[in-house]
Amino acid sequence: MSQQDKMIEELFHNADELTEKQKKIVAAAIDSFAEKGYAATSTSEIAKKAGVAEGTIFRHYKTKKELLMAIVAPTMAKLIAPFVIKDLNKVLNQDFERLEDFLKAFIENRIQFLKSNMPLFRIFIQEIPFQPELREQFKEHIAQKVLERLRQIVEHYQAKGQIIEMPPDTVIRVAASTIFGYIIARYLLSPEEKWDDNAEIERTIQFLMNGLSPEK
Amino acid sequence: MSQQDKMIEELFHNADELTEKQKKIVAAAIDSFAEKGYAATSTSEIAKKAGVAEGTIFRHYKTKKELLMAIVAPTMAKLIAPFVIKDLNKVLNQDFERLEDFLKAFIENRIQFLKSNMPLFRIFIQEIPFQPELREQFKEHIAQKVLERLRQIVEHYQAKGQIIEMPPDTVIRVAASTIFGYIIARYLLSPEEKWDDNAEIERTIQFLMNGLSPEK
Amino acid sequence: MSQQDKMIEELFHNADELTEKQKKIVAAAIDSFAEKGYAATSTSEIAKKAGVAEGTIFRHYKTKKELLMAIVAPTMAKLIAPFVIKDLNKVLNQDFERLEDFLKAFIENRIQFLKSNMPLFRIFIQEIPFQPELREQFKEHIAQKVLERLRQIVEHYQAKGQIIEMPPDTVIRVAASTIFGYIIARYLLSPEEKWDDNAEIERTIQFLMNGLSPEK
Amino acid sequence: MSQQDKMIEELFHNADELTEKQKKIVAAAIDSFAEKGYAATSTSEIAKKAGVAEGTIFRHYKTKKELLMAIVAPTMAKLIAPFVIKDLNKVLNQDFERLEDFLKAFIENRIQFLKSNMPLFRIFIQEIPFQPELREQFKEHIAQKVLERLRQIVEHYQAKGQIIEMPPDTVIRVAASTIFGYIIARYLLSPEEKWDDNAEIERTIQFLMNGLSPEK
DNA sequence: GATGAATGAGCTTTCATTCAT
DNA sequence: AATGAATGAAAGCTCATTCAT
Repeated sequence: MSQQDKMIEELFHNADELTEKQKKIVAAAIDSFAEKGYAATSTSEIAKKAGVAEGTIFRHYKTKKELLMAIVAPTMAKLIAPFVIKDLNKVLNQDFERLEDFLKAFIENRIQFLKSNMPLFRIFIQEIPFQPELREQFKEHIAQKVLERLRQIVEHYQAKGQIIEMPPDTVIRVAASTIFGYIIARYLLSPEEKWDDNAEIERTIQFLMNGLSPEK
Repeated sequence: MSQQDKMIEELFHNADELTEKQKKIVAAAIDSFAEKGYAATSTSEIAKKAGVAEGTIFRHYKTKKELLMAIVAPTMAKLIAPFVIKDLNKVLNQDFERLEDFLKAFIENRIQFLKSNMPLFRIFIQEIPFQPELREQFKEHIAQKVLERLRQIVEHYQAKGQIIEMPPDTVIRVAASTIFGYIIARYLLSPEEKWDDNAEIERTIQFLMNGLSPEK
Repeated sequence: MSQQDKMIEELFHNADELTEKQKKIVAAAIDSFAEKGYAATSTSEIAKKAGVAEGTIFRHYKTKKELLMAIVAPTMAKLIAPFVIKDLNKVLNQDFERLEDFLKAFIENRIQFLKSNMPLFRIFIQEIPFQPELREQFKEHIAQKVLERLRQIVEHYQAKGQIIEMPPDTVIRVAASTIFGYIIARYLLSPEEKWDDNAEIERTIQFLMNGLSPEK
Repeated sequence: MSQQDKMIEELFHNADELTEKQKKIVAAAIDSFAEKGYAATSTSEIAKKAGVAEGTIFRHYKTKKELLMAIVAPTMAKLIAPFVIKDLNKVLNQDFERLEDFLKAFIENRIQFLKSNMPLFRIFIQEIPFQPELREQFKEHIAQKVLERLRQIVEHYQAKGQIIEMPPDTVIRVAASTIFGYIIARYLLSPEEKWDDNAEIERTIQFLMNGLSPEK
């Protein structure tokens, strides 16, 4: 079982009690949705790929959209998990005195997670423009909780003089752009190219640090 | 006629000789594709919105996909137009001694363009994951010509000591991420929020400059 | 101009006053109807092949079916022309004392005609099952006039003791089957095979003669 | 249940395991294809006549053409069945010393078969000019196997001095023309006329015998 | 007379969903 | 729980025909 399969396993199969068939359906749907998009994937195609009858899909998921949601929602939850731990500030104080250490740890951790869930991440960013429900859920969770947390973090390091004086939302935006820009380039746009991942992440952090550090 | 309509006009109606009906079809298609995605938009819906018979669409565009291509291709061409001007280096030397000036001019120009063609840009980035032909065209034009040019520009400013020593592709990646990150946040994710555009662009450039400048 | 073109010319262009465009339409229609059938041929296809606008077809022929009729009707007329000459019996008495001579002359003449109009003959027998109007016209002309004549001819040779005693309609049926069987095999089923036409017609007549002659 | 329904039953419903709906679809398709031709028959018409939803047709037959093929192929097989029995020559020797007996038995048997499957035979001869696949199948089976067999039979009776010396293919052609000519006249051209079938078949055989017998 | 853009009904086919087994 | 035949609405697309130019 590959690393990715383990993650999918973890996302869908441990927490809930999914039947064997359900797991196959979910795996097949992830595959197809990621490749051709939700709208262009037919339920019969999913059924065939999963090796189940068409009716079986609808026994577990009332509609095709419900299947999409069942796939994307837990990914979103896991993606933002690190932000919702209670004592984040304590962690920051204890473990990450310097912004650079925090960024390094944080970026590497989240890249690891996304790398293992690339098809799911792909579905997420591909479908969010088309699915209002998805957007709603996303805004409710990310925009509310995560942004709030991120602002605190930014202010935390600004207070320490490690981040330039700038509206926190702007800091978050440029930092997020830089990080997601790397992930999208690395895993979606040019996955087949040869990447020196360590060096590339190093440079990305260097750029971020330079961009965010107060000028001397 | 709105600013956006003017740009669509410019992209489709001046250069080519489109009939009145064709213009309506294109406008309706852009509208729907941007909103619900290509796959989820039906040709009957486009016809209705355009006020033409469904058959009329297929008289002008053999297939639905051809309609998509007819819409996206010229946008792509216009988007990369500044990179394919012949004497770009001369322009850089004469007009933009400093990187900051170049970035400012360049970013503002392209943002202006995208702002006026947001639905088209939206279709472009939303459909590129699903349309192999689109990806093909994109790679052929962007990856080949534009990347080549951008590398030259980066090396140009690196030679002048204005950009940090770093692989040009990495520089391009972080810069592009930052710029597109702004555009996506500003016009796609939170268009309804109040933005102080000038200040925000200013800060984005400041971040870019700090991130890319050789450390002192 | 080929032999066949000359015949088509004769059928359509001399008698009537067809414009140049009309001739092209008719030629294109014959081509396509023969190849793919009336129902499976689109008027746009005919227009393209004829090098005229779609509207032009409908200026000359109110409907697609009218075009078919305009093509088939004169062929039918020419096909049965030999039977409607007034003094057929005089001809028979003077020129064809023996049945064999008559058959030979008659078969060769009609084969010649059909050979030169094969696409038209093809359309005729292919479409007659599907076009009630065609069948109507056919019955009215053939079944009425031609059968009448053929019965006279059969009785003529029966009176002379050259055809077996048998209901004339049966004689006509077996003779027509034999002749059309040859034409269909020769020109429609296996046109690309090598045929020794003279010998084959000779044998066909021999078979007919043997089959129809009173036994000795 | 009529005689014809029994035969259709036999062709489609015993051998294969067709669902009830499938049988209805096939019956409706045969009906319409025979009457108006394949190209001029719409699937919605077939669905309505069969009393099923249009989608049901395409669940069983991927395309309209596949439905046509599924209808015609087994008919073709049954039509040529008598020729592919292994010990045909033994049968000829034992049962049909005289050509006339063979012809009588053979013709009556095949006429019986075709009479019971007239709509299918109709579809077959009406569509073979338009369907290349059909023609291909036909040539492969008929032209190869059946012609081979027929040549043997002809040579068999020629060796016995019961058929005139003539190329076997010519004999086959004139005999087939005569037989099919009868069937087409009897059942397709003038089915409503009064026919004395026994006498007519008798005369047809007489004509054939006379035509094919060596002259004395 | 000729054009060809425009039409809208109708075509084949696909689809998400239901339901009897 | 699982199946897969059945559905019928809707999809993309084609067609014969019309009509303003």
